[in-house]
Amino acid sequence: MDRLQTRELAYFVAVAEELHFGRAAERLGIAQPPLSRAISRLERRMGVPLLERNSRKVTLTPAGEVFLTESRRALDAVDAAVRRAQRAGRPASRLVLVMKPGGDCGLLPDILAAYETDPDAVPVDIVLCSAHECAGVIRDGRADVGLLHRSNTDLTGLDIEELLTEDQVVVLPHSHHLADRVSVCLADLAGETMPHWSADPHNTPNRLSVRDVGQLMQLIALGRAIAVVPASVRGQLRDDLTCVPVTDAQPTTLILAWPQGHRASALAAFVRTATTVAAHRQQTPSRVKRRRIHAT
Amino acid sequence: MDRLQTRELAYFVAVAEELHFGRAAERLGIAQPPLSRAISRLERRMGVPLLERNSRKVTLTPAGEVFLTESRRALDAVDAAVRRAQRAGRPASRLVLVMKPGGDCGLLPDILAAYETDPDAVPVDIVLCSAHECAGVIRDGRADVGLLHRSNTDLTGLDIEELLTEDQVVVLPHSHHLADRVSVCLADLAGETMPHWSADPHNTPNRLSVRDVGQLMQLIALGRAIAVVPASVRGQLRDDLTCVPVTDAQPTTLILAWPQGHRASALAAFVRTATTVAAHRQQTPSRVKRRRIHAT
DNA sequence: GTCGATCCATACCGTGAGGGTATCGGCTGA
DNA sequence: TCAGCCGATACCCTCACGGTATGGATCGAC
Repeated sequence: MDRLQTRELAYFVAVAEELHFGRAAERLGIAQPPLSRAISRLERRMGVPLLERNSRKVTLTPAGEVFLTESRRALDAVDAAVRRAQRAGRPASRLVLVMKPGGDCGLLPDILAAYETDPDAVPVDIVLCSAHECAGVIRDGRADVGLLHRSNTDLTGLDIEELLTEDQVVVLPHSHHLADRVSVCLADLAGETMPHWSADPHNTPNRLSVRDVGQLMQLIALGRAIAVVPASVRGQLRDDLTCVPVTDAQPTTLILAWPQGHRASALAAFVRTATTVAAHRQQTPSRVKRRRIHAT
Repeated sequence: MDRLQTRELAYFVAVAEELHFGRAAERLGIAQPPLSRAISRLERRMGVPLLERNSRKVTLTPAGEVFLTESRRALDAVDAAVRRAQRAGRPASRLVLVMKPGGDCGLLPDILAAYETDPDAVPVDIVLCSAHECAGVIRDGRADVGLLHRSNTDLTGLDIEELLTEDQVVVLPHSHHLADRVSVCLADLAGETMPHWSADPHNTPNRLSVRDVGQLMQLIALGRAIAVVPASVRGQLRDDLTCVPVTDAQPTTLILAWPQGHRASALAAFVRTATTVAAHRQQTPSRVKRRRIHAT
């Protein structure tokens, strides 16, 4: 069997995600019949059924599940090949950093300032996206390095360096009955609603899913939800919100991640600088905390 | 720009490896003109020159170098997607283990014996290939797990577990002036010729490159070369060769490697078994050594 | 039970991407 | 200077892929 074309992988991913040939075809910008044929041919060529379908429902077979995750990774690798080669070809080298808004624990300004003085430094572009997208953005070459939190992130294909570990706090409206406590434990929060992050931006919004930090904070301010977040978000808090340490919540680790095996000098210098800055911050009280202490 | 097709990647890899359009076309089974066109179109689409060519010589640009390694990885990922899905689809699950001949430090029989008793065990197929190919065979899905030595192996995309570390010995013909020494140090070996492993099987053989252990041992027996290898090869030595411990050579580590993020139960059981067996072996004298001690 | 809606599969057709042959043009070494 | 090598170009042809029309199966409404 000769090698699959990326088109076939993309077609399969679309169908596997939509579980609906019509919608998948629309998303791909082609008609439904060619898509049906392409998937059939794909299954025939692979010798394995990937989808169970009757005229009412499409579901993934076990092989299909595996093929979906593997196909996504393969497509990322193809995109990454192009992007990284283009980057290497353009003389004006830049470093693209991805993070979710507010996801730097207040560390980024210091890192950038220190990095600029490094002889290997290049200009840094910052790309913002939601937390669960960051790893993919690094994998497919849209970014060179990312600041992200270890929890719940698939780090396969990435090299990482731990930057700092911080405790978690719960964000509450001032009116909340726990708002004046010095600390709380997770048991105190039982029964509170915690929104989920909605993966799909064109998902229909509902009261329990949020797309960004702004939405989350709005919900909390309205008393509809609370959230447990790393302590460093204190510094970005709206006036109508407060936060209280959660004593028994698992501390979160901020990490720096980049494509596995990549050792470009500009990247290496950035990693070096970031770990140094983070180590220094970990030892001394953070600037955010100090500011707050002085202010109160 | 829409996504590259794998055909274009494969074409580029062929040209980049051959550095000759005619030979690359022959290897790909197409004529030379379509290949020239495909590469031109690829460069136009990517907006980056990948190859410098005049009518006498083809060379890679920096972007081309990057694109070559990235393309190989992407093609591996595509192949892996197919192979792993096919494996998941076939009911008769098997575990494919790759290693170089003699590369198991004598550990494999015990591992296989112990593994068979595991409730999650499946039949194990063993694939042999040269040391530098093993990692690729795992990456592109031809094998599920590999036994390999850490030195000089690119482990990106793989999860690993250390099995055991062993000292190195130098293999010598009996006639060698160091053959009767109890031990030697690297300085004693200065000036000796050590063959290189030839990556390309259809490379023209020369007196300094070998393709397999048999060739290597033959060269040593003829007094044309010596080699520093892990101590466990003692057990596989020809009668006309002997080995002497090298006191100051970096010990080598035997590792188990598998595709990053893969957690199939049969694989997990194998990893568990192998580490247990290796830990046990590390503590007690190895069977190979014991046998030799009893024999002398 | 019937009818209509939904949705995937099949039949058939047209177009263009990709492959083949012939040839050009530039470079090089004898 | 000439012959030979090698990549690029010109031109043609074929079939893979996409489009439209339609079939056939399933399910819900009444």
